[in-house]
Amino acid sequence: MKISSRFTVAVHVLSLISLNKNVVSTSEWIAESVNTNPVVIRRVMGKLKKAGLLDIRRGLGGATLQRNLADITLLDVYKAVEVVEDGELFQMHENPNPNCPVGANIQDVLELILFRAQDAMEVVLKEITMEELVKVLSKKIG
Amino acid sequence: MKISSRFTVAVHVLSLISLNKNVVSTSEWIAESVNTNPVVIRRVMGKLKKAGLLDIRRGLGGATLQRNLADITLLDVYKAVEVVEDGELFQMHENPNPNCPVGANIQDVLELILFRAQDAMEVVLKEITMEELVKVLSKKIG
DNA sequence: AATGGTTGTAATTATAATGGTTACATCGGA
DNA sequence: TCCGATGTAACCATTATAATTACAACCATT
Repeated sequence: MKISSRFTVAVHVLSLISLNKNVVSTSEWIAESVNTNPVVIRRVMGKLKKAGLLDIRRGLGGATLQRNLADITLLDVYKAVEVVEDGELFQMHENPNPNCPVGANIQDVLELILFRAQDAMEVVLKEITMEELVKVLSKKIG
Repeated sequence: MKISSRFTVAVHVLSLISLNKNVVSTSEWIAESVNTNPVVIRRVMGKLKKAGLLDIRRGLGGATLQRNLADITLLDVYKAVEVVEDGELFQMHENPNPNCPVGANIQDVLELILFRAQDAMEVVLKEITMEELVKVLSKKIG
């Protein structure tokens, strides 16, 4: 199982908006770059808006960044699109046998360790801002 | 989306087998502790066997560890049950528009960063052996 | 050999998430 | 008022998971 593409799509959306401040960033326009349906983009943008990352205009259309790129980490984006519900990356097998010593205790032991693993991943995402990412992207575009 | 419970089930299975060397660890017996169907256990054990972690006897039944617990890391188990195919935790959105500068370059930039995040998680799993886990588990059981 | 119990696996089902799509009400400037 | 964009609901196809039934293959024991 992979982490939903909503996350990478969201990063794509934010990058586009920041690099094209002259163009009106409508869902249709963005969808063309991502190569998907405008509704998919609107759903992702809706979550970014809810998280306070985007401002979206209804009548005129288009979205603008609500925060400075330097103040948006990849973890913010990751959390915004709710790609992993309630922060639990690993699925525990529910209801192990409480009468078995192992079944009764394995969950607690695993939780500790798996949270550490999950956290290590999130730390990396937290250390990278959209500003850095867009800088690398810009350099690549030339 | 969460990472399949196959992983936590596999850890449960290995813990059980190591802590109950006197009992014959059949799929049915293990399934009772995990609280699932024996076939689910057999499928997981099949992958552990394929990865060289388990020995499984067909006639008499039961499984035994093929490696010392100290030589089995959680990453070994994670990889064995193929919970994340071909090592790609994050799903990229496929076929971004190559005519858009952002669409044409975002994939490469993201790949680098997301691999780092994935790797950080796997490093944590690699640092923990089944021996340590079982030790903590044993202490908890008392 | 025949047997009994176990593994290996195919097939089926229910459930859930995803991503795409159509449709349409809602909203806001011009 | 009107036009164009957003916000959602509804629906669908696809995919992965987990559970389950069924049964062939296998092997120590009798």
